Amino acid sequence: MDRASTDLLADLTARGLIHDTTDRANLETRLASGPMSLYVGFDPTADSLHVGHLVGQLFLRRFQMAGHKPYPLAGGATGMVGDPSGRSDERNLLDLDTLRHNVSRIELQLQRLLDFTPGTAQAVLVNNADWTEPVHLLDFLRDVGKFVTVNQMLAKDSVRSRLDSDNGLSFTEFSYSLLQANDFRHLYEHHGVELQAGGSDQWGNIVAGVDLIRRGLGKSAHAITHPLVTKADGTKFGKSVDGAVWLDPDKTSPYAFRQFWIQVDDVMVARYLEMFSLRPLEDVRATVEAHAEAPEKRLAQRELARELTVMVHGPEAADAADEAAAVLFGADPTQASEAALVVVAREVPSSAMQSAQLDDLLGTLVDTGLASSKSEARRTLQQKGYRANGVQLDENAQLSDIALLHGRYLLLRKGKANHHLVEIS
RNA sequence: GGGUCGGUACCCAAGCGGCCAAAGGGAGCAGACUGUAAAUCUGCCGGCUCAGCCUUCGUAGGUUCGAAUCCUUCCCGGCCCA
Repeated sequence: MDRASTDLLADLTARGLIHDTTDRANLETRLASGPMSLYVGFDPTADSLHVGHLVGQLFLRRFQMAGHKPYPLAGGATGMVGDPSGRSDERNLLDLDTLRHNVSRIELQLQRLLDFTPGTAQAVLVNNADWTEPVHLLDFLRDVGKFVTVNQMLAKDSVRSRLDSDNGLSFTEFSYSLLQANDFRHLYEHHGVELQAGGSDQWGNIVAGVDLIRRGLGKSAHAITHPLVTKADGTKFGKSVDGAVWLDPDKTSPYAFRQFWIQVDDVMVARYLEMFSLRPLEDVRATVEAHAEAPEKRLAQRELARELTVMVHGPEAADAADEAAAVLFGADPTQASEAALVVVAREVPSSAMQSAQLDDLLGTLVDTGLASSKSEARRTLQQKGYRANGVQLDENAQLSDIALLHGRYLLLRKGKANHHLVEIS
């Protein structure tokens, strides 16, 4: 276990997961001396975490695999205030019901990727509302505020950029880092948590906690941040055409989640594998090399998608997503099993129709949403953009001429990746 | 309140009496090529009962054989003056 701990920082470094740490030698020594506790906070700004949060969650997981004790934290209290970090304008406060609901959803997700079975490295889920709500204002000002100077707070990038902007910064958001600092102190005092991790945008908030622990308790704590995940073209990571890629299967289906990773650019796939995969770095590097040999096989993307889909949604959902993709992107849908088509029906837009409706080809294409107007349907037909059960359609095509899959399915496809499954009755 | 410039299709933007469903660029869609990638090239990119017809150029009227283009009303935006 000591060996694992010693290697941990080296492994994280090799994976490009370390942006900044407090005194590195110190941290290394501490890690080598035995298991420690660490925490990462997640604010309930939505009713689900998204792929951008995975790096933080996996940070906890990596430490746990090395024998350390992770404390995933749901920001029931900090979520009420709003973190100004990385934002150019003031957040809208969420109402309490929404917040409570969000916390409960996020707590479920925080329990997915970590090991909660009893043991020295057992994960512990905490919520900062539990120790923040009971605190009285005057106590807070005396016990926390007194250890922090406004001068320091004003020096933070996140604060300064807002002061320079037209949008200003409310006192509420200004105080955010005090709450987070107090979290770290609380966890240090009551749970022996010595390390806080987070994204590089959290550095200021994290070291505020380190400072508070030193000034208030006379103890020394550690901080570590990971780089924020970026995309090759500079656009925000974690957004697909349909919006954010959520971890909640009701918000982003396991199939859509899988596809998000499958469609990662070649230039970024090695980086993402290093950052997200829990497999040993040598294995990851071997995959990347094999990928470079034959990039058209998308080996790296497939490994990445498989591992993360299994991790987040479980092996059954990952199998079903694989199968659906095989039907949709495989050469010949007529070979698909009926079970696979049932999966597909859940994953792509689908509808039920009478066989007579198929006589109206243009109408069907509009009804299924594969064309926004009959004109567009006609144009796309002229451009050979539609297939039905794998057969290319033209303007004179009759859908009724096409053999249904398993006697009742018609799989329509526009272009490469737009599908609609019609069940005929 | 006065003056002035402007409001064109998803976005930017040309057009300034007929050849205008409206140049060009971007975005988007399809095809070729591919690898469910990137790049490139080609086509499309208001609607329909599609060799034709209908509805669009802030709004409502008007002039004209004919208007996105000229005149007037009103609405909205920029700038200057008060």
